Amino acid sequence: MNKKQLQSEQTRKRIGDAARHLFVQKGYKATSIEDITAATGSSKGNIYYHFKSKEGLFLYLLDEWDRDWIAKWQEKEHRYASAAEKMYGFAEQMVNEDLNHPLTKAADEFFVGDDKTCEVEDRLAEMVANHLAFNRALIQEGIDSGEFRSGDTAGLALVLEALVVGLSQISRRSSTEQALTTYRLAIEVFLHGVAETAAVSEPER
Amino acid sequence: MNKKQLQSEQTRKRIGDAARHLFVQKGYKATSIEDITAATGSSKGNIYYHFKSKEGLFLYLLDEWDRDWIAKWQEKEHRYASAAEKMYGFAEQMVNEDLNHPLTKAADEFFVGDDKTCEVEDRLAEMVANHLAFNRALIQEGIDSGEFRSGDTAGLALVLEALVVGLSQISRRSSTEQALTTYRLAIEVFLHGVAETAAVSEPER
DNA sequence: GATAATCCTGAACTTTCGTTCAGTATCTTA
DNA sequence: TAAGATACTGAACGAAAGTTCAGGATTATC
Repeated sequence: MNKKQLQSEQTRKRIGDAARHLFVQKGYKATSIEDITAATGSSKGNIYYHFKSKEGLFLYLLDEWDRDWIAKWQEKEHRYASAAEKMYGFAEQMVNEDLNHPLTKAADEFFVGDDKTCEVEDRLAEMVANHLAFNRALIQEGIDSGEFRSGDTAGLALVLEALVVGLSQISRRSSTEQALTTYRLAIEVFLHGVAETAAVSEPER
Repeated sequence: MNKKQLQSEQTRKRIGDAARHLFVQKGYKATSIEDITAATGSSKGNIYYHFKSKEGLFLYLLDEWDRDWIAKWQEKEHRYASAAEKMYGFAEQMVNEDLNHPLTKAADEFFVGDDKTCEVEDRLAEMVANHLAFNRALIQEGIDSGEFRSGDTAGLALVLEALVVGLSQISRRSSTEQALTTYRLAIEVFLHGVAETAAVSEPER
């Protein structure tokens, strides 16, 4: 790889990382291009050299983030023995990955905005669908294995989604440790809430 | 009351209602003054005749909303026999009142924004504190009455808050009936999750 | 080493949006 | 009914933010 190519890739990554962090922290609209330049040291023009537009940058991040997330998850999914354990693993990964599943605050705001392209709209709809399908699969697995009471799987997937979205929102201003504690407690409550028997196995710390 | 005064009050209410709805729907920044004029028929100038600024309008709505909410709640709180029933009532009121407790998406976004006044900052901090105290009291009541397992009350209050915030976020694009169903299911899961015994009373429909 | 390609800068342009204000219409009051 | 108060309009202003571009710096290619 060229020195140029390497440099290009590095700045691209530098901009991406800073932008993602800011988008998560402040939301889409509230994050300005100048905020990103301030966080990277790059100039405005440089951002537009590497990315088509602010919207393009956001979309790129969403794609990348989603792919990374899924990859990381699939890598360790098989290590969990039960659906309950998976949920704790799920929570842990969320806390470690920028306190979020892809598509939370910024994405939601982006979703409601009226200036989005068709391409963006389709991509977001697809991600939401994938997201809910992921939750459904996780819950269905628990039901099939007898860990969870059988019931409204789709509804429970929505509830889990709400919990995740809400947790990421209120944890935005707290430390990683604090967030992890709250996430664990939340999963604990959720598991008790859907458990087949009163007793649910606690996580190994 | 004068015809002028009546008219003034009506417009003020008309603007307030439209603005609150838009703020809930789109968030604070994404809602422009022109959006509000479009939704009310009033002119830009008229909004500034009745309200000091966009920030002032938002703050006014927050105050009003909070007061109304508390009043409505206190009015029917005594009708609920158990903590569990209170939670279902809580959910119902949230769905009916613009699908939200005061201080959700727009307020959260407002909270993170960097251009806020000290007055606003204080007011918001106060509301957040009240909000969590409300949750804590509700949960503590359940523990005291033996409905809920005793445990980390403050932590559970955070989890409940996350659930509420998340529910309002994902329900923003769904119908009232759909939202109510999801809210009820969520409360059901939460109640099972914190219940002392495996069996938790279902709500009367 | 010269030329071309790539990476990057920062000032300037454009659009959007909050805000103001001079002026008009409607109502109250005396 | 005349004068003043109140409610409202919409064009204009200014600040902020997204975007573009001419040109400079660095690296690759020959």
